[in-house]
Amino acid sequence: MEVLSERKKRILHAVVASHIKTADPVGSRTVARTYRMGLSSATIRNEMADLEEMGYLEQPHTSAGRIPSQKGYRYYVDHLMTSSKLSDEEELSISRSLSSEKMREIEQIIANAVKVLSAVTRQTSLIMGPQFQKSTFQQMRILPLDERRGLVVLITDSGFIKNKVIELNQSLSPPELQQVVSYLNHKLFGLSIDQVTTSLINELKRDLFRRLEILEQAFILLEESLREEQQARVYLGGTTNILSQPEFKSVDKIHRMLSLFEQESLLFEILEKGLSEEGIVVKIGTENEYEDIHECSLITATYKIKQRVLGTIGVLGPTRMDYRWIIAVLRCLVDQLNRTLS
Amino acid sequence: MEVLSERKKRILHAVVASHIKTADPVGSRTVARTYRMGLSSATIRNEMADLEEMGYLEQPHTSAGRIPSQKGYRYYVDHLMTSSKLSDEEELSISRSLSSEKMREIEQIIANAVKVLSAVTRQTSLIMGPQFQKSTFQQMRILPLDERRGLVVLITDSGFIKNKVIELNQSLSPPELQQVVSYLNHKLFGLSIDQVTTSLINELKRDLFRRLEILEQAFILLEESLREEQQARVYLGGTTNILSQPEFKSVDKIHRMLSLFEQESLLFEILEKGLSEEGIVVKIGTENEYEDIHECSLITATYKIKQRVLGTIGVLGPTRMDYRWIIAVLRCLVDQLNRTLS
DNA sequence: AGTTAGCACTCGTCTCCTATGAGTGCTAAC
DNA sequence: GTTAGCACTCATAGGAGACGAGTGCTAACT
Repeated sequence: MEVLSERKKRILHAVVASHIKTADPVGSRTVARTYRMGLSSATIRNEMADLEEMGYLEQPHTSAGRIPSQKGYRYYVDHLMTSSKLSDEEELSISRSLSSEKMREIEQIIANAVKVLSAVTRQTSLIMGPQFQKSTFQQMRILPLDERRGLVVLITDSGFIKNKVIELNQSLSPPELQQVVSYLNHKLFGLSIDQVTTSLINELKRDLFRRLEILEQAFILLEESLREEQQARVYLGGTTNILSQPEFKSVDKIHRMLSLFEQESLLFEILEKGLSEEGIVVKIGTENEYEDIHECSLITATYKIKQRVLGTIGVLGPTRMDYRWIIAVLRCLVDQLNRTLS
Repeated sequence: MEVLSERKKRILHAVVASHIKTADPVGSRTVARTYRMGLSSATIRNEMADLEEMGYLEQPHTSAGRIPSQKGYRYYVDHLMTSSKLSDEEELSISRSLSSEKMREIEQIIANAVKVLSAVTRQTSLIMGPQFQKSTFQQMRILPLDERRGLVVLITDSGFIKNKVIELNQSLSPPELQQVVSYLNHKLFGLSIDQVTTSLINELKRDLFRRLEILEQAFILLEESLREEQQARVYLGGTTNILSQPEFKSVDKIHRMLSLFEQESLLFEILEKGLSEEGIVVKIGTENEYEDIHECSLITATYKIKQRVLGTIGVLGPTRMDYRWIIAVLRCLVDQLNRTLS
C-alpha cells in the first residue's frame, strides 16, 4: 500500500466524511469550503484526480463529484478513522434498554440486544444466538412423566436448557432410571457439546446395554437433540431500515437483500466468519463473500459468556455507513452484553 | 345487497378472474373475447358501466378498463367463487413437506408450516403460535440443580413444555420441595393457563406460606413465566413475496408493509381477530383494521390441537389475490396440521 | 327493447428534445 | 506548487408530441 501525503489523507478523509453524511458524490468545491483546507478547489481537484488514479476514489460519471471506492473506505477504516466515544446519553440509553429487570432467559437477552442495536444504529443488525456446541455439558436429568413418557432435560454451563419429551418403549423403575442418568452425568460432565460425538454416544450405549436394554429410544432422541441445533438461530432486527437508505431505492436490490434475510443458514455462515477473530471485524463491500451484500458493509463483534466466545453480533448497512460511530455503538453494546450474560 | 342479473354476475366474475390473473385493468373487449360471452363489447361496456355505478367495479382513470372494487371482490368471494380442490401433486407436496419425520416439537411444526404455506402460495404467510393460555395445566415439577437453584418445568396437555431456572433464597430439603410441588399439581391440574390468575396464585401462596415460608421467589418466577408469554409468537414466512407483486412497486408502500411485519404485537392482534370464528375468514382491503394493509387481503384459518382451537394461520397478499386457490391451499394445510398436532 | 357498429374523446405512457447546473480537466498566469 | 478561468460533459427535469387502449354515446338494426 502506497504512502499518502498528509494532504491527500486529509482530502480522502474529507471526501469519506462528507459522503457518509450526505450520500452524494462530493465535489472539490465542497471539500475546499466545508473542510477549510486553505486550498482552492482547483488544487483539491488535482489531488482528487491523483487519489482516483490510485484507486481510493471513483466517479459515478464524468461531471459528478467523487465517492470513496472500496479501497478508499478500507484506507479510511484502517488509517484515518479515529475511534469515537459515545455520548453519555447514548451509552445510558443502550444500557437501560438492555437491562430491563425481567430479562433472565438467555434467548430473550439476545433477541432484545438485536432490537436495541438496530434501533440505535438505524441499520439492520444480526446476532448469532449463542452456540450450543461450544458450551460444556453440565448435567442431564430424566423426569418421568407417566409410564411411557419421560422428559429429558439437558443443562450446560452457559445456562442453556434443552428439553425433549421421549417415549420409553418399556417402563423403567425410578432407580434404574436414576442409575442410567447418573452414569451419563458422570461420563459427560465437563465435555463441550462438540465433543459428544456419535462414537462417544455409541460407546456409552454399549456400556449401558450390558446393564439395561431399555433406553434405546431415549438415546436416539438424545443424540438427535444434540445434533439438531448444530446451527444456532440468527436473530434479525431492523431489516426494513435499509429501505430508508438512498442507495437502496430499486425494488430489485431490496428484493435481493431481503430474500437473503429470509435464509437463516446463509446469515449464519456470514456471521460465522467473524467468530474466528475476537473483537471487531469490518468487512467492506466485496470483502464479503456473498454477492448479494457486495454493496454493503458488515461490522461484527464477538460476545462472550463466561470468558468463552459464543456468538457474533453485527450491523449490516450500505458501504457508505458511519463506521466510526457504529463501531463505538457495537463496542458499547458488546461490553454490556458480556456483563449481562455472565 | 341488490340482486345482480345472471349476465352481470358472469361479467363481474370474468372481470375478477381476469384481473386476478393479469393485474391489469380489464376492458370490455377482453371480457367479450376471452370469456366467450356471445355478446359484443359494446353490450358488455353497458353492463360494466352499470356494475361500476352499483359499486362493484371501478376505473383507475377514464380511458382504462375496469378493476373490481372491494365490494366487487366481496361479492366474488361470497357468491361467485366456486370452491376448488387442489391437484393431487399439490396436495402431496404439502403433506410431504409438512411431515418430515423429525418434526416432533410443536414449535418446529408451526415454523415449518408457515414456510410451506408461503412457498406454495408465493404470498406472505403468518401463523400465530399456539396459545399457551388456552392449554390446560397438566403438571409441574421442580428439579433441584444445586443448593441454591432449581429448574421449574411446566407441562400442558397440548405438549408445551416451559422451563425456568429459579434461585431459591434458602435451601430446601427434597421432601419439602416434593410437598409443595404435589400440592400445586393437585390444585392446578386441569385448569387452563388463562384461569391461573394472580389472585389464584396469591391464594395458593397464602396456603403454602403457613407451611413453608420459602418459595417466595419461586412463586414470583412462576407467575412471571405464566404472564410473560401472554402473547404467543407470530411466525412469518415469505415476507419478500409481496415485492414480486406488481401492485407493490413503490418503495414507500413496501416500507410500510415490511415495517408492519417487524411489529410482532400488531401481527398478533391482526391474527387474533380470526380466532373467534372457527374456519376460514376472508378480510378484504379496508375490512382489515390496520391501515397499512388496506390494500391487502388476509385469509385466515384456525388450527386445533386435540379439538381445541389454539391458533390462527393466514395468508396476506394484495386484494388482487387468487382467493379460490389460496383458500383451497389453506384448507388442505390446516387439515394436515390438525392431524399432525394431535 | 335489447343489441351492436361506429366514432369522437380521454388520458396514461413512451419518446424525443432542450434547458439547467453541478462539477470536471486543462491551460496559462501567478 | 497554486490558482483563476473557461470549455466541456453529463445526469436530471420538464415539456411537446405521437400512440393506443378503452371508454361513452348515438344511431341503426333485429
